[in-house]
Amino acid sequence: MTGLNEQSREPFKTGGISRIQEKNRSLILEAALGEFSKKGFSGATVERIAAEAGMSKSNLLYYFPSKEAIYNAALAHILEVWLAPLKTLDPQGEPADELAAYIRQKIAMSATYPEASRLFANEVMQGAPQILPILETNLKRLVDEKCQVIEDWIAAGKIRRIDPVHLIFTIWATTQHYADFSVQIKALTGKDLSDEDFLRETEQSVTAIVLNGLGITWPQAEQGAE
Amino acid sequence: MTGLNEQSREPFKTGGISRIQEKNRSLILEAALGEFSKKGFSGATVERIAAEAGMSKSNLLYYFPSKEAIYNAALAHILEVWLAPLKTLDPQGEPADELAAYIRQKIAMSATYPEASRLFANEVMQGAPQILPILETNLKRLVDEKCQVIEDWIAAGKIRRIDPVHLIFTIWATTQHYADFSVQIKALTGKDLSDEDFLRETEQSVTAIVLNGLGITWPQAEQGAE
DNA sequence: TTGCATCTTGACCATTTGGTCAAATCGTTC
DNA sequence: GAACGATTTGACCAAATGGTCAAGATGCAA
Repeated sequence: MTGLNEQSREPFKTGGISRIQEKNRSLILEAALGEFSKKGFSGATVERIAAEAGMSKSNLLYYFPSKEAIYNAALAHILEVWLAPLKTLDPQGEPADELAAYIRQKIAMSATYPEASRLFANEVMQGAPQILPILETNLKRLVDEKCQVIEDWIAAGKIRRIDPVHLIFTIWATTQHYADFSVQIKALTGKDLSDEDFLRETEQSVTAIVLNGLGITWPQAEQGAE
Repeated sequence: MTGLNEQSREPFKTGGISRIQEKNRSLILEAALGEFSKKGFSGATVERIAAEAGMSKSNLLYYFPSKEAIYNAALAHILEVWLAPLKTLDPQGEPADELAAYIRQKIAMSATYPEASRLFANEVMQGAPQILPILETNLKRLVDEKCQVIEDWIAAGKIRRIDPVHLIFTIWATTQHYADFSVQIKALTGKDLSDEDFLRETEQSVTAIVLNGLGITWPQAEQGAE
């Protein structure tokens, strides 16, 4: 279990990355995301990832020195995009708009990148062996910052008093749930976020609960139109 | 991947289960819960489970015919208790009381049996290979029934109009999140549900959002007292 | 105590799997 | 097209692991 930041720099001595390198890395990372999110770290096999990426196991190991390195690379690859939405929460904006937009983005992420959500969930559930340091530094810094934004909204009387961190957890939990537990959701409703109507429905419901939960007069936009 | 319901009936030909059988089964299931929830199905090893249970691998395999059988038994063992709280949702009760009680129970479950939550989450995230049939039958029946209860509350004007199934998902997501992502929560807040104050705080926050989200006049009981 | 079923274990096996390596092929530059 | 580095692969290895088996230990009833 080495650090997350180390990348394989073996194959290219010169500064540039050949086109074939870039393509294969990308193929590998995509295949790795699929496999790791589906089977977990231990359940995934290097051979299957290689097959999925359309190359031999040996060749894959030419690009990444170990299974763990592939895993870390896949994780790092999704992490930034996965945590990006929170950064857009604007202190200047209206809480209703900002939070609704944040929820919408998070649900869109769950719909578009369910595998990323599951990979992340898997990692954290196993104790975050690879990304714990990042959670404790980068993510904590970001969350602290946004908690302050929420605090300010509370102080300004714009939303009901609540512990900001629990609000963030609630939004994370509800939105990611639809990706992580999509099988269960499909078993119970017959649909999941890949269904457009269900996506809108989910967006409506989650947004309604959270915003009303915060005492925000929530216009429930375009509800009449649909 | 055989069915979930089959249990190892090898060791005892006679109807009764010896005391030692009962004890060892229990030890094994407890150890299995710990290992499977920590490492996932593939990551867990029979030998470690056996060691944790204080016996040899061979002996463990005397009680359960295979790793998968242990997994299924552990899963079946927690499933009932895990889904029990929803059953207590009483159509006769007041929504505020009933939902608050349900949320409290679910959070208590997350605090008391976080491993069960993670085991369940893991199973579902991997596509519920073992319990999908149960989700589609037993759980669906239960959820449908409780959705009707919520519908009735809506029809009676007791809570805001919302799709009941999303309300249930929201409660599941928020409450289980504190068990499944406890490492992340600890990284961000320094605490988790094992901390009594944090437990109360979580209960308050989640209940407040959900109940207010449903437009329920929520007394916020004993908030002044604490 | 004896006898038998239950329980326990170490030795062993077959398979899976992460990773190595030398050889072969491909691509590019001169 | 020669040379050389980049890319690709099959053969192979060592460790881990799920599971079997025969033999031994233990508990219990008569």
